[in-house]
Amino acid sequence: MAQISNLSSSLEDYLEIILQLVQEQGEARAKDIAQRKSVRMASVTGALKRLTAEGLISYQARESVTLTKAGEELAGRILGRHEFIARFLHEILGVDGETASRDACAIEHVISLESLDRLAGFVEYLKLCPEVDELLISRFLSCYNMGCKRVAGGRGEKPKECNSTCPRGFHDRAVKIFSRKAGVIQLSELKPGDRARVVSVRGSVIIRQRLIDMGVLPGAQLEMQRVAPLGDPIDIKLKGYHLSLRKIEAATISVERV
Amino acid sequence: MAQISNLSSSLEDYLEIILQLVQEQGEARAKDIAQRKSVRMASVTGALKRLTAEGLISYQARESVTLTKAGEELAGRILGRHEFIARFLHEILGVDGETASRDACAIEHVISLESLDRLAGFVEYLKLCPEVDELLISRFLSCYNMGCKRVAGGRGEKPKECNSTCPRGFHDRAVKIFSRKAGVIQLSELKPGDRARVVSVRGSVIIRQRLIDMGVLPGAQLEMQRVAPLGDPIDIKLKGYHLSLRKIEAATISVERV
DNA sequence: GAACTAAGTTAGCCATCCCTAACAGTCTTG
DNA sequence: CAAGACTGTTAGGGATGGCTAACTTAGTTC
Ligand SMILES: [Mn+2]
Ligand SMILES: [Mn+2]
Ligand SMILES: [Mn+2]
Ligand SMILES: [Mn+2]
Repeated sequence: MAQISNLSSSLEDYLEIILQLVQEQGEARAKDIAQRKSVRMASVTGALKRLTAEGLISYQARESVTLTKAGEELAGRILGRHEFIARFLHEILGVDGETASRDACAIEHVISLESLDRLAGFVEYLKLCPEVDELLISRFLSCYNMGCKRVAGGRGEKPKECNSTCPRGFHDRAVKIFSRKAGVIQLSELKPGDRARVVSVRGSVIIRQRLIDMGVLPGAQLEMQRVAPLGDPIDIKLKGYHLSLRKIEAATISVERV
Repeated sequence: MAQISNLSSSLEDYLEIILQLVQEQGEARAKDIAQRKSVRMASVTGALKRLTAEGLISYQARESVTLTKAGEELAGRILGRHEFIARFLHEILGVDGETASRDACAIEHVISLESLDRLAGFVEYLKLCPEVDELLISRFLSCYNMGCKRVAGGRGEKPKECNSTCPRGFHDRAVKIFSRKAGVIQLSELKPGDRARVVSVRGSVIIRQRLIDMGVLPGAQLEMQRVAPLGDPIDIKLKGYHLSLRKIEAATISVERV
């Protein structure tokens, strides 16, 4: 049961593919549907029966599929969502086109309309905002990709020179925090004397705000000072200051040894 | 099979919940897991067996669950993703906290790490960009919500006065394009003389670029002039100009009668 | 028109993941 | 310590959505 229709994600995808095929080729054949969805034809037959039962398509065995009025309406909406999400990922964030489309085709079934509307509004706002000139996106992309290369280039390597438009400090912050597979540990795992860089700060807004106020931001360097016997409190040194964190706070901080 | 682990979304959620419970209460009991996931206890038992088989948790019948090293690592990553997505939706886009968390808990399983990294980078960039002052987000939210009220207020109602920070034209564009349930039709469905507003332009980048160059943008008002017998070409009037669209182009345009 | 081929269907299998109902431990309490 | 309450497990069933294998239908070729 996807967020919007009362169909499963799988059936929504079938419907979407049918609309695409009708638009592109005038008709949708079982074989082409199977190919696009990377499933066997036997699976398509089953799906077409379920869609027929829902009144979204009209088809008779061995004939090509057509969308009913309701099916066309729904398929168009799903496709619209898909295309907006893919465009956001590709054109704004610079995600590779194929990955963007794959992600979009998964997200489209689960994101709420509220989030989607707000995302659309945000994109629109950035484009229209007088303080954000139209080059923002391309400058972000060039800056991000520079950072990408640096991270991808290996550990010991020197960072590439960044172009002049990168905001000060951008590359010092942990930009690629999710794809970092290994080496990310909990703050509490550090031993006295260990130096590390903050990767992410999780937890409730209250805890996070307090930590951020103290300077515990992604990218910040710190040194473990002392861990009390039961892990509470934990003393760290950050930007020359000594901080004492409670166990519950420390548990929300992921770090990476430097 | 979620994008990152080789677990199903459901099992990733179980793991995430277990980590949360361990962090909050020191241990994870089957009953609490069932409650958080809104499933019956029998379902939990099954899930715990599968997670044990994957080596992610260690548990014996009727005892409380603990995470293995590998399980803790993975659960932490899933939770990190969840929290970042929820924070983006809530704190940047202004989505209601509960909706944001629900969306995040679905998106977290399907979004690629590439997209997530780039999203994190984009958020970071906006915060650090010298031309985008720190009030951008709050100004977007106040502006968007103003638009919200206007749209939600009903059709015939006068728009609320917008605060002075809204970019010129923001409210004229179709901001809430996804939650609009009814009344959105294809351009080709209009009859000569009908006036409509563009809701979205889909289709390939090439077609979209051409249409955008001609001024066919979301929010633009147009009037249908003439539809040739076979639907090709379609003549419309837009901002005083006459445009002739091919059928394939017109098919990518969704409009709303005004 | 028979033989072949490609497209599509049916039947039967399996995995996942939920459910209810019944049963089995464990804890509390009179 | 026995009864009852609570927690958790097992057994069995249903929906979904894949798969393979075998069959049917329809179109093409000789
Ligand atoms: Mn999809
Ligand atoms: Mn899609
Ligand atoms: Mn989830
Ligand atoms: Mn989650």
